[in-house]
Order: sequence, then structure tokens, then C-alpha cells
Amino acid sequence: MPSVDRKPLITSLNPDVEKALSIAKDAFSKRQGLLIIGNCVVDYRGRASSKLETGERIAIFKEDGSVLVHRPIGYEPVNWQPPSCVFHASVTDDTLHIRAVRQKPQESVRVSFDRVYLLLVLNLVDRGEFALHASEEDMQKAVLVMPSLIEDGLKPITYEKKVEPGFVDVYCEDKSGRLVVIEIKRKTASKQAALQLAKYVEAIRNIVNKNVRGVLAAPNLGKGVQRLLATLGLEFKHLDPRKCAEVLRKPEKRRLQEFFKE
Amino acid sequence: MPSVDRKPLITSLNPDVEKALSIAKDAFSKRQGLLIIGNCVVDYRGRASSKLETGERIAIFKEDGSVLVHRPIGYEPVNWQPPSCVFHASVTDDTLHIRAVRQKPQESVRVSFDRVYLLLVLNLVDRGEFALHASEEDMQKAVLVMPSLIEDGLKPITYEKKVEPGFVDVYCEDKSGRLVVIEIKRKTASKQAALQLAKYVEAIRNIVNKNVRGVLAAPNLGKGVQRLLATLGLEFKHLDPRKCAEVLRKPEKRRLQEFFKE
DNA sequence: GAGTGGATTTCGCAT
DNA sequence: ATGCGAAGTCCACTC
Repeated sequence: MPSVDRKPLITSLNPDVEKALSIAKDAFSKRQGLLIIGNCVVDYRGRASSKLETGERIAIFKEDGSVLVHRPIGYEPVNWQPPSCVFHASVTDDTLHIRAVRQKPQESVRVSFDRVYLLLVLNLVDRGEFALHASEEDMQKAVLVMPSLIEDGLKPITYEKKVEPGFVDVYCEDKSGRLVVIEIKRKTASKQAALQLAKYVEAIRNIVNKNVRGVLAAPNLGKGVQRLLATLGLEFKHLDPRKCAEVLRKPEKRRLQEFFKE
Repeated sequence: MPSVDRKPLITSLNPDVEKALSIAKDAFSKRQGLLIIGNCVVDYRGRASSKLETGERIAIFKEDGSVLVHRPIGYEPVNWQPPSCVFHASVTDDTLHIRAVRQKPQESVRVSFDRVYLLLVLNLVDRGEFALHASEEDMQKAVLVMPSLIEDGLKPITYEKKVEPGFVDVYCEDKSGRLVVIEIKRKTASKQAALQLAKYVEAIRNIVNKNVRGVLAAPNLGKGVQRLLATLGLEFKHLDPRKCAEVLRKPEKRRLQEFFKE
């Protein structure tokens, strides 16, 4: 593959309208992305309707059919479209129109440039993996620090580091005084995890009393685990690694972290 | 003001790292926006943590301190920061780092470019007004077609076009059989609107019975109107013009529209 | 395909 | 400052 020849982007400075149209059509036909900076108005019609009066903005038309129109300030795009749009470029009255049409729901955005300062054809390669981090240990800490991540009124009693990789256990008391055994998984919880938890809960029940709840806390469940949990009389609680990371960042909780670290 | 001299954007194609650094620092010191396209990695640390491996992306650093890092596909930025960040540019090891730091919550994003294809200093002027449309009449129609916009179990009885500009009234029956008088405002509801509604409700009460509710439906309330409503024994219901427009768009509701148009 | 819940949600308005 | 609700939310996942 002659990737040496690939040009990540093709730049046109202050193209006239016809030139811009030609480039845009070509880019869209090749399913390449397009970035336009210029003076424009934007009209949206669909779930609602909107009109944006003339001004200088950055418009991005991505190869997956998504659209972003950004003003000079603000995190959010002033107009946009999620992926799956079809783009149409046209010129009328010395104005370049880019229309993005979506079918479901039926809606469209039209960006009309009376001046184009810059037009970029995008041919970017991005295979980089994206990862949000929150370690398993972090998740356990987070639950200890803020048990409400699992359930309101929960009080941690003790916790235990497991030798088995992939999960940790926390013991709590719920607001009605029942003992709660929590198994935490940082990724999708498997059937094995549910069975493991069942084993612990059963053991605890035999030792303490009948009022023991088993909670599997994880970002999500594997196929069929939901039903298995029901069969075993266990519960699932959604636990977000990112939320855990957030909890651990809160300064006022840091000391509690230290406490549990001992 | 010599706006003739203003350059909407300053373009640098394939700048070397030192040049890019110099431009970036200058732009940030002048509180100008910056757009960089190049090969980068992105690290985020804050409410959560994330790492994005190497790839070609579009990064926008706006003058209000917001940040967007966009991959070639996808509506959402892969990394971002809302307004209020402080930007720092630096170079280490032939790599251009742009750091965006936010104080509350404390977090930061760092975008590190080992190659810069394009660097833009943005000096865009955008005073265009943005408006989401949904006419007052549309809002009335929408409520008639889908009274659940106001409240579940509501049944429209009749409606009335008002001569006074700025609002329309709808009469409904709630699920417990009480009469509900609804005044709709397409913009922020004023005290005057509340008093007007009170007048109507009072009149209806005298004619019909004591079980009459008064509901002021609007996108939002003016200063102090909330308390006035409480004093008058009236209710406020949020009514979104956009939601109304959406309702009217639904094909299966069109016929009902026609019905009411008669 | 519709419905539900989460998000580094963001944003606006109320208290 | 804090908290609650809405969003043209978007998005992923379940039923």
C-alpha cells in the first residue's frame, strides 16, 4: 500500500465558489471528510427548526456522515448532525450550500457560505485505541468511600482483597440492616463471576444468618448472566469505572482513601 | 475600526515544531482560537482518565477555553473540555504539547503532536443570532395533539384563540376529572402572564366550580414569577417549543392537526 | 425496532 | 455555590 503518497489533507485557501463546489463534490463522492471555514448561515429543519444568522464559523463534514458547525466560542456545536447523513453540495447565487440529510429521524441541515476562507479535504488515518481508565482496585476503593455508588444507605463493614484476579469483595450493611456481599468486576461480569458470588453468599449465609444479599457490581453483564443472577437470588448493580475514578478524585475523599489503604 | 485589516485566520502548513510552538503561544496570549490538524496522542485526567493512542485528528482550542479533539469519524469529540480552560503550549522531544487545564472540576487534557499538518490561528467574527423556531400557534396545536406535553392523563376539551398577542389558552380535564386552564407562552413567561392566567382561572371558578387548576406552560419563567404563581395557587409546567415542533412533525399526528385546523 | 439508562454529559435556571 | 431538569441531547445495550 503506497501510504507514502497519501496526503492527510488538501488545502484550498480562499477558493472561489465554483472551485469550492468542485472540491466539495469530489470529496463527498469519495467519501472523504471536509472542513470549511467561512462566513455562513445555517438552517436546520427536523425534530425542531433553527436559523443561524450570518457569521464566521468552522464546519466539519465527516466521512461517516456527521456534521458539526462550530462558532468561535462554546463547547457545543451550534448546529450538527449525527452520523448517517448524505451530503449534497451546490451553488446558487454565488453561495456554496452544503446540505446534510438524515432519514431517521427525517431532518436536514444546510450550511450556506457566501465566503470561504479555507476548505480542507480530510484524509486522516486514525487507528489509535481509546481507553478510559479506572482500575479494579480503584473501583473497590470508590465503593468503600462512596457506597451510594451501589445503593443508598449502604454502610461498608469490611473488605477483602481476593487472590483470584478479576474481582474484589466488599461487605456492607444495607439500610434495613441486612448484610450485603458485593463482588466488583471492572469489565463485563461473566457467569463465572455470578457463580463465584453465589458461593460466597452461601458461605456467609451458613455462618451468619439468612438475611444476606449478594450484589454483583460491574459496568455490565455478559449474555445470560442476568437470568443466572435471578435464579441464584442475586442482584446486579451497574457500577461505572469512570464514576469510580471521579469519586477517587474528590479531595475530601482522599483522606478516606488513605484510611482504607492502611 | 480597521476591520479591513482583520485576518479571519492565519494559516501555517506543515510548520516545524518550534514554529508551531511560537504561533500557539502567541495565539493563546492574545486569547485567539487555535485549530491544529496533525498526528497526536491525547491524555485526559480528571473526572475520569483516558488515553488515546497515536492517530491523526483535528484539535480545536477556542478563545473561551473550550477544547475539542475530533477523530475522522463520529459526532462526538473523543476528548474535550468545556469553556474556562487555560491553555499551555510547550515542546519536548520534538513534540508539541497543548495542555488545557480546568479548575472546577480539576482536570486537564493534553494533546501531543509529533506531526503538525496544519495550524490555524482563528480570528473569527460571529455575531449572528441563533433561533430555534416553534410558533405560539404550533405550541398550542402540539398541546392539543399531545396533552402529555403538559401532563399525563390530560384530555383537551376545547381551546380558544386569544386576541391578545402573546398567548393562547387550552382547556383540559386532568386524570382526576378536574378542569385545567392552560396558558401557553412561547418565550419566558412574565408576571403579567401569571396574573392574566389567574384572572381566567378565577372567572372559570366562579362559573363552574372550585376544582379548577391553572397551568402556565412556557419554556421558562421570568424573575419572581415562580413565587407569584405559588401565591396565586397556580402551577408552572415546562413546555419546550422544540418538543412542540417535534410533535407536529410526527406524520401520524398530522391528521389530528388537520382536525383542529377546522 | 422501541425503550431504558448513562455521560468526563453540557447547559440553563432556580434556590 | 448548589442542585434540578432538559437536550434537536448522543450512544450503547436490552427486550
